[in-house]
Amino acid sequence: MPGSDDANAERDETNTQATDETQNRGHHMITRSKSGIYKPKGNTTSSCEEGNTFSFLIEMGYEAEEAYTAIERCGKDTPIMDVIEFIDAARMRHDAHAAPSEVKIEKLQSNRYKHELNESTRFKKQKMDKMAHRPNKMIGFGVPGVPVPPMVINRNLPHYTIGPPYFYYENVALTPKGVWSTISRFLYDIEPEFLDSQYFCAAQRKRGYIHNLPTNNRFRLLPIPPTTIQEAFPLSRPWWPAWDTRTKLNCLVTCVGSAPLTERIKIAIEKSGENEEPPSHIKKYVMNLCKKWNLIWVGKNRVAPLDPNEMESLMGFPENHTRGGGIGHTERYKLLGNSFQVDTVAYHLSVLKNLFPGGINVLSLFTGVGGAEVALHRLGIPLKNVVSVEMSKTCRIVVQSWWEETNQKGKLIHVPDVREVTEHILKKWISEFGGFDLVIGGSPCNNLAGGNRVSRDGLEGQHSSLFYEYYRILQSVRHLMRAS
DNA sequence: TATATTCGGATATCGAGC
DNA sequence: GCTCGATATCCGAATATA
Repeated sequence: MPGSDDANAERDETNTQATDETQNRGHHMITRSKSGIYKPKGNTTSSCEEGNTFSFLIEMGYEAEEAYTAIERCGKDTPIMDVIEFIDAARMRHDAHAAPSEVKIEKLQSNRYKHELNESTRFKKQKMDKMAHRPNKMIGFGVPGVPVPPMVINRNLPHYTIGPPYFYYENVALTPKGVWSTISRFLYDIEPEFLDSQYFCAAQRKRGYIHNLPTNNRFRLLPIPPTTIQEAFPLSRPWWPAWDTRTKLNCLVTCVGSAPLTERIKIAIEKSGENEEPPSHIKKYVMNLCKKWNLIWVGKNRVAPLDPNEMESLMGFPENHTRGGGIGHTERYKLLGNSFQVDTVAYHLSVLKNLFPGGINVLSLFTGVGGAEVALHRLGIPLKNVVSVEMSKTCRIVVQSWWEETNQKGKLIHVPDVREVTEHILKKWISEFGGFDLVIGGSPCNNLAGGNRVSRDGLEGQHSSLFYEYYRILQSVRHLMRAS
């Protein structure tokens, strides 16, 4: 099924509906009263404070049966926002197995949302776009050594997202317009933390993170890795020309420069003669290529792409993390280019150390080569149970090897397909482990990344639409844990 | 307006191994 | 001669900032 046209068509259809539902839900025709109960904005006749949740849901366009079931299962005193979340999650689960017909989508749209296409909708959207605006310097909610205004750190999370289960979602910062607004709208209107890994290592990596973690008393992993190219590659210093003024590498990606390319650069420089500084047009030509392909100087007039070991080191992984096990060069580049920068993510996750001194249970979605697991381990947070969802067999081998080599005492469960993570199996895990403490993952960025010339088609793209699977699973975990 | 950056994908080619 | 993996080269645009 993975990759098949039918599967994709089905997922696309599901996602279309999901987007509409949540975007519209995101308008919040509901406000929070002083008692913490939600009620519809400008319509006092269906206040939930009066115990009229059922009528309100019907008015919102929910079907009687699902409204009734949801109230039964959530409890009569549950705030209406939580009931709506419950229903949405149920729909997502249902849709994951059976795509709704177009007729049903039309029905939902016409009944439930027709009254929401108004001024407040547009206002809300504008506000969201503004909220997801990326700042000039991507320092997130603070980086070590850079003072940040307290108002940035003391953010206001929606009350229903405070506390466990903690979640952490990551993707590229520079997406097509509107993508982060949509992601944020799904993930409870939480403001993304846009942060560049250049504050943690010698390479840039502009990423957005949406999470409900506390942000005070964060700390860095030790030892602090080199933060400039020159510190990271001391052997290259003698060969580094004065006219290459880079101190940080650009984003480490999955594609690397070729050997013939580096040879062309060498020839171009040497054309200008022995011991002569090249003319400006040659310097510009060379610098463009060096920046584009992240080349470093490794000899006289000789540049080279990073090797996989160097990439591993820059990304914060242990030496030889992706080496062996029959994994080729090209594949290592691909795996590492798609990974977390460990020091950066660990900085965010560091607040979990005091919260879970006995260790944590992790649901790791799109695990890759285990950036999150490595970060938690290096922070000294014991991994009690880790469910790792990752379709690449190579990645699973890497994570399994790391798990064994670091003598983990906990339990690691591999799940190859995200669609296997059903409510049923989640319920089983939650009951077995006592719940998940952290749901973490970065969904595929293929269709969001700037380097993609073929299929940069946004959040609904073939791969990047897996974001909705992250959302579906997170929703299920939140509701199941609340129910248990 | 000019410049810089970007967790990429499709295709052809090459060579090792069979 | 075939398969298969590795390699090389081609392919611009969206976005932001100066």
